[in-house]
Amino acid sequence: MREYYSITELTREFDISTRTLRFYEDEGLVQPVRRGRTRLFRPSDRHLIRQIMRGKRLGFSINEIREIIQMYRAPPGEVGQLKLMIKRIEEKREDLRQKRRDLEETLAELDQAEESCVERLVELGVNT
Amino acid sequence: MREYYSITELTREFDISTRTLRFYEDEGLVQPVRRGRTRLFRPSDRHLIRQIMRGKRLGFSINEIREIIQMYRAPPGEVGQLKLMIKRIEEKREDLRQKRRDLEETLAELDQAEESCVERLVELGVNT
DNA sequence: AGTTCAATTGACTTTTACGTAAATCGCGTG
DNA sequence: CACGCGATTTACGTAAAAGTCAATTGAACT
Repeated sequence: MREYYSITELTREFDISTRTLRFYEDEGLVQPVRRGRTRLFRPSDRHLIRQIMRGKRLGFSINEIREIIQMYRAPPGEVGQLKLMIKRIEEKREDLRQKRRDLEETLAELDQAEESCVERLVELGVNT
Repeated sequence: MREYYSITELTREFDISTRTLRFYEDEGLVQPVRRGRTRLFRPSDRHLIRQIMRGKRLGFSINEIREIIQMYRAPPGEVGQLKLMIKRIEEKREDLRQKRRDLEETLAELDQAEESCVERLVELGVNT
């Protein structure tokens, strides 16, 4: 496991810009350490970026992604906080389950659409 | 099956604003008929709105949603067009499959996070 | 006819998530 | 040391997707 990654290494790996990574730092999503003014990203930052990209692909906003990331962190020490966090996690899970239903429905409709196209091709006597 | 829905009926049903529905009309996503200047939405428009909301929840942009909606429509008559459409559909499906992978991974991590919280509660001797 | 209440239109504003440009900094090489 | 080159900072810009506001306009009761 490498100790540090430069900003451009990560922009290449995740196909994002330096502006984007600095923006995520401003937003508190990652906290690279500094050598002088230069940012050094640790493996944990890299993992966070991976989670951020996942969240983005799922259509979550930066704020929602921030919330989700906080859930992955070490659980709080106080009982009330713990129960609150469990509730939040359950909410996000319900959110994701809704997305999953949406996804399956959309996939099913696309399947149907493709079938119609293939049928039409067959009607036209095209060798599929 | 009802013949027409008013704009406010639909804003209530889908919890969106009239501005939003008019915006979708400007964008060509729905085409309600008019009685004078008043918009009358048909069941097909209602179904389209349902698909739009699904697309939005999945994080698709308006343009992407437009593309997807066009795929649901009657397949084109020309062979080249048909093959192109099948290719597009396959691309969207791949997109959705990626989203599904992201979704499952995120759900798995949330499961883990919740487990940590519950464990911590048990450590603290809380009756779950 | 008067009033009320939803609907329309158009203009302007807002929020999110970055993009872009300009100036500066720091460091390794010839 | 001059130079190049990547990284940083600061500030302004922008596209998408609506939200908001104001001025009308029907439509429908009474």
